[in-house]
Amino acid sequence: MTKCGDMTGPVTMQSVAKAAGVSPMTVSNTFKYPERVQEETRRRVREVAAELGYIPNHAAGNLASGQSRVIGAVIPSIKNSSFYKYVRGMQDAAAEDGYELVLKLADTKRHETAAIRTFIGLRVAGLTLVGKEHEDQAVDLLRKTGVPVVETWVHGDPLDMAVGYSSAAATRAMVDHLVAVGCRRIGFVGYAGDVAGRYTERLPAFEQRMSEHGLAPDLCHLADEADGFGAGPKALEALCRMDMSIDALLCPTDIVAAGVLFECGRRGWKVPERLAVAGWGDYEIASEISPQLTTVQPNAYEMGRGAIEMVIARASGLEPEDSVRNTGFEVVARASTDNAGSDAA
Amino acid sequence: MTKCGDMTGPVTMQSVAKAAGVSPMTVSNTFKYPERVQEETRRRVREVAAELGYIPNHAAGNLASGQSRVIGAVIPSIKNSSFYKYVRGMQDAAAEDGYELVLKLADTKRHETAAIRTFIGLRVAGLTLVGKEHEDQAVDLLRKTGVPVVETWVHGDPLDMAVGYSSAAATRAMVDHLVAVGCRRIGFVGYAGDVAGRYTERLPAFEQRMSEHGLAPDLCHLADEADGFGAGPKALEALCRMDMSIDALLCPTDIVAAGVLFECGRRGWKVPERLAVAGWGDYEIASEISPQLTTVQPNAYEMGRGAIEMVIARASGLEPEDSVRNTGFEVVARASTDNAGSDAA
DNA sequence: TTTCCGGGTTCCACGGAAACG
DNA sequence: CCGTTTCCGTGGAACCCGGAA
Repeated sequence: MTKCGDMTGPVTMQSVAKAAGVSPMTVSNTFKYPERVQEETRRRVREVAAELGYIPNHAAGNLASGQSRVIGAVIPSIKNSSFYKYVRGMQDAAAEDGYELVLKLADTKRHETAAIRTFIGLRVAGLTLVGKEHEDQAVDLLRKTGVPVVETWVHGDPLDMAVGYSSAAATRAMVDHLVAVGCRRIGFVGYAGDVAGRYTERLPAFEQRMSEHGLAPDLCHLADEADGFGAGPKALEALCRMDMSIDALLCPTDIVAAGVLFECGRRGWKVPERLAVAGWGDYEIASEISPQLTTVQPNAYEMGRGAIEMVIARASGLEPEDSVRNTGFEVVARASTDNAGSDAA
Repeated sequence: MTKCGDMTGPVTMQSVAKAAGVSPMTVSNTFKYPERVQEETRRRVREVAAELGYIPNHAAGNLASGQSRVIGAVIPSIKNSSFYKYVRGMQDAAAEDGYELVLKLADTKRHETAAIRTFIGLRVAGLTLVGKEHEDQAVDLLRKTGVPVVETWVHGDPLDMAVGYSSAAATRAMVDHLVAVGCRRIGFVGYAGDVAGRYTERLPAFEQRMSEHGLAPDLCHLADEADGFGAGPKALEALCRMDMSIDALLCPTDIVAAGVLFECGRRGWKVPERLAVAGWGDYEIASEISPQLTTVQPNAYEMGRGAIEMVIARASGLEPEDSVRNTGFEVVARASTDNAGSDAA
């Protein structure tokens, strides 16, 4: 503060050492192994470091030790709140073990590969991905470098490790719920531009379960992920053109479901009497919109925590006993499907 | 693929060089200055590098060159879509100039400081922050290290550089709009837990402009940012307790405004006849909800682009001629305020 | 192509102080 | 009492990988 620090160039360990009247080694120890340095010395070094605004150069440390306290997370989107709790979980778990979480957005698989490249270039301690579908190139890279990597929001068959829940099981549970409340002509909305492959299991699961209930799984529509809310009206229109007697809609996200609710409002359709609507993800809007949305609650916070715990375990050298972790899900029944078929059945 | 690569240890420039039968320098040049290397050699090096899964060690490069191609962005939240376009703009601008954008979430000022610390530790080329309020410690650090830093979503008075729009001007424009459509008892909703300081300018601007219109700026309520949609109903209730004749509501975000619309639906209030509602941010929901929301559109994409352009300009050594850039805003008038006072006035 | 260098870490050597025979 | 061992805080040298000359 007193004198212009710009003249001295970048603040390095050496400069701190000189200013504190100790050797560079002592500065290093002060930060990395405080117990090795006498309290008085340590205090002085810390003080000088703070005054100079010294921050250890992570790049140099990484290079010298071959270790890193940074974990990279690749996220498909921040367009809606779907990943909010997930990221919170990752942040919290990382912070507890003294790791840093940095994010990169990747809305296509090509960008995902680029993000993985960047993180590996940074020599992060490990990374988390969303979904199980990746470019061959990315898989190859991950295999060859051997970075700890966790695939999230999926269950089973991991590249390295995985944490999440079964979308197929959740789809079946949701079909069961809709059938239980009296729906028969149930429509399915999926995503066409399937960025992360988190949706691919759902359609087959839907078709199978519908058949097991003796119902026809013919009302299916693929929406465009980029449409957001707008996908709802489009899907509803497409499915109505197939069969006006449709009485329920299973949507890929709460956003699409909300779009459907808005459209029902415009059409004057009562929900759930005319059409039961189910979402997915338990976003905040699900419990705020009228009527409240029935949805799949995926335990995103726990998933995020689990992912980071697994990465750290592997980065620390100890093999985590479970390379696949199931964080489960829950069908949250709300007004949008409540007794849907009560007067129609 | 053919043989187990784990035996060879980490893949380095040397190992690639040896495998390709060239010197390490040639490998370096192949990636950094491809034109300096003959095509045939370059091709072979690239091939070997790909086969070995070699990725240049950014830490080493950073250390050797003192430069970085990574820019850090601190984002307050991904709870809703407010920063989606902003981040897209940053990503696109960074990619165009061969930079990488990495994100860190910081929902409090303390976390913001920690994030800044991490990024400086990584020796990023520069960083972007949201808002103009930071901990003293953070300001001190930024000053001392001299990293290029852009404050965004604000206008004027920067630490180093700034890009955004004037919330005060937008507030005045929105008040003018509400008055123009016939509203007189206009309520204001702000945020109490003001994380990034992006909201502080609004209340004074509201009070002043209302007075200039000869209207009483007495209907003000501070909501909790953590409440999301739920803040809408709470705010409406609080303001109605002050004065039931309230005829318009200016909300801090489209989320809060949507919450108000949901509540109006529950109360059977017509929007905008009984209550005109204005949001802020032009989130996707604003144009999807019924009625569509009047809102402030902040040119977030351009703001993101501008931020990165400024960071890169400074990181490249050339002083950007404008250290403060105004990306403006627009009041988007939609049904939620359309002719609000037409039958009431 | 060679050489050196960047900033920090690992490993080990050094030297003073206290404890012991 | 003095020499020796032990302990512990500190400092020195080699090295991590890639870039510049």
